[in-house]
Amino acid sequence: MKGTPTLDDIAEALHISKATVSRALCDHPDVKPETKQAVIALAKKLNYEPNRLAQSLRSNKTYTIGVVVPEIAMHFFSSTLSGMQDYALRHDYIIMVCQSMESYQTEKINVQKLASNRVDGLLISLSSETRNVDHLRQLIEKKIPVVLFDRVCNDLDVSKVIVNDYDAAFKAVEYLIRTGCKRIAYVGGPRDLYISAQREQGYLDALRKNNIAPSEDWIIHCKDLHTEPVGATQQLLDLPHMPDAIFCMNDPIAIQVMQVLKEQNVRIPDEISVIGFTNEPVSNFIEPSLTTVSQPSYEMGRTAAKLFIEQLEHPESFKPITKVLPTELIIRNSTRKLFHNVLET
Amino acid sequence: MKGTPTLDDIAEALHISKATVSRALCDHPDVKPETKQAVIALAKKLNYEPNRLAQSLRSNKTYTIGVVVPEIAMHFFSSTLSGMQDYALRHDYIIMVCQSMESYQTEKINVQKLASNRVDGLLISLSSETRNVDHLRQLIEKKIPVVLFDRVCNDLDVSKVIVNDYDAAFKAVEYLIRTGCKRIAYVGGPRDLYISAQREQGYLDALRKNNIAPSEDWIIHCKDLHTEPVGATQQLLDLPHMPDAIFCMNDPIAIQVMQVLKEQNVRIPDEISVIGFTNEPVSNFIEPSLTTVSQPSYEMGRTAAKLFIEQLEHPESFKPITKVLPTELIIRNSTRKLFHNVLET
DNA sequence: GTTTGTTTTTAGAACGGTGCAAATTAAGTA
DNA sequence: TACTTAATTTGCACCGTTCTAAAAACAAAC
Repeated sequence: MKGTPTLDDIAEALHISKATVSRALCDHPDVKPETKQAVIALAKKLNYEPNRLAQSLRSNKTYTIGVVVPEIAMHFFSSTLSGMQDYALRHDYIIMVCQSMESYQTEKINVQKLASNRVDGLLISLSSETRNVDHLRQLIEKKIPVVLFDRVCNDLDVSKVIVNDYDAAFKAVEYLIRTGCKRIAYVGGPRDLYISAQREQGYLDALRKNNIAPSEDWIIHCKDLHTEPVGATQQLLDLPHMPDAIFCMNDPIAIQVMQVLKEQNVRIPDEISVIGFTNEPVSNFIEPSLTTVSQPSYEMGRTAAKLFIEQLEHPESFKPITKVLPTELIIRNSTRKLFHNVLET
Repeated sequence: MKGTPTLDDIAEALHISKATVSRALCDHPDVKPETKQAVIALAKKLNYEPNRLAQSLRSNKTYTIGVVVPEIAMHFFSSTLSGMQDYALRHDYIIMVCQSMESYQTEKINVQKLASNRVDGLLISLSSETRNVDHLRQLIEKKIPVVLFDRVCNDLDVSKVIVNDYDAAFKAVEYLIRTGCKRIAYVGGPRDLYISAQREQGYLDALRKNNIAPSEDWIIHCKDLHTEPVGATQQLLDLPHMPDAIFCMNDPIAIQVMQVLKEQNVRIPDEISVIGFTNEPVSNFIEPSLTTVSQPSYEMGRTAAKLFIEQLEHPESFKPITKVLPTELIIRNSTRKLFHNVLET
């Protein structure tokens, strides 16, 4: 025998046709029990593995899910990947992972690469640069299911897994206000990154509801989430009237903000409160520990995979749905205590 | 036209054979320039994507790399994944990711799953439970390349990417000794996890070289790296003669150790120094910031992918090699200052 | 010993691409 | 014009499965 055994090898050895062998291995009823036994025995002996490629080519189904995330090494995303992987593997799917590195170009290449690998569909969280989603629309037109998670966009009629960013931001900012903060800044991502815009809107509405006039100076949009928040913080500190709180689009931004504040000996939270978003593990360990909005990242991944597989396996009953997972404000030490405020006011 | 366009669709539309179309798209010289142009134009117009499955079936090559890591959401591993992904994509490969969750059973299933998906080979970091590597040996016998990284084992003759765990541990522990620590404990993984054993050996030899007799009581092996270090720390604190330093197999363990010490109001580093391994981002943010050994995780991933692809594309000249990447002791605030020691001695 | 009805098995066509040998066309030369 | 050579193009087989339709094998009934 040569390399990996095939159906033909088994068929030849037993002097039967490969169709019968194929049937026997699928436990098809139209095969005589003795034949079936013989085939199964020989298959086991030869360590036969059906060739997924051939199966996929024939059936036009790969049991492979393409995943695109902005950055694998960001904890939030690696945690969603973990959730997807667990759910997928349990349902006999496997995932192919790409990272866009927050680049629209790279994202397009990733999607195209996954498409040419004939994944059964795509789970994607958009890059912060992505404004145009024609690359996804093309897939959808070819009936390839797409599920968006976290970094979604509104002009695609597909299933989505998100949290209520607006609401969570609103509550976080209201909390800041209740602790006595009045000049609250927002450090976010690019203006057209949907989650950033949503969180900003929640921020704005919380201010307005509490009769605080928002100021342009307090709002900073960072294109590069890894470096710009540093300058942004400095910019806020240099204002004639420094903010007394900074609401950050996510924890990595909050951490950069805190680093700058600490370097400049600005006391957190006495002079400036900081609040993040995501509840990455690090937010619990940083000093002072970071008040933040927890997002169920693992669960988001799992849910995205679940919606996807349901859509794939029951296309007839499919309707795009948007799952909104719960968030929770985790109060730690980067924000003033509530009772202080009660006493002060 | 029906679903995704194929070579035949293009051939039919242009009244030529699909062989010619195939050639034209590969830029084969034996095709008349005009024909080539026409084909390429139509392919672009139809948004034609060659079917990787069909190509793979024919060529017996998938341009897919299977990756198994213990846990996707551990920063060290997600960072190696990122390195692999970048290198792989640039060389036209794509990665399939699985996580073993530190379970030998799951690891075996993952490997088998990836094999049946006909990956061109495997990059793997072993689970902490894995003692037997027959599942990998089977692949190697089938001439499927395997590259080990970080969590390697010695009885496989394949390429490996590691750091010098022994050496790095030795230096870390010597540093502790130079800062005046004398009763140094080690909190590690399972006894037969190779990296843990190596680090333990470096720890032991550093003690001996400095005339400190190691004690059984100071060495604790955790099976479950996520929960057991908590009890381990307590156990160390309960010793009649408490240690004055704890060397941890990795940063996640160190962080758990620190949490317990802080809860018990043990001052770090005055009463107990703590030192970690890996240099995860969190180690810089925790209070006090963690002294640790930096490991180039992204680079390890990249290198593993590089060795793998080289092996795959030049099998004739292949010899298994072990790349040892450099580490660095990052001195922060969870260990005593060196000059204290100089003054004290 | 036909006939009918079930089982059980089989050849052969897909799936979409690539490579080979052969065939066709075009161009160049005597 | 006929003949060689080079440039293009074309069927067709193959990769390993699965599925369909048809054939073969077998048993039971007349």
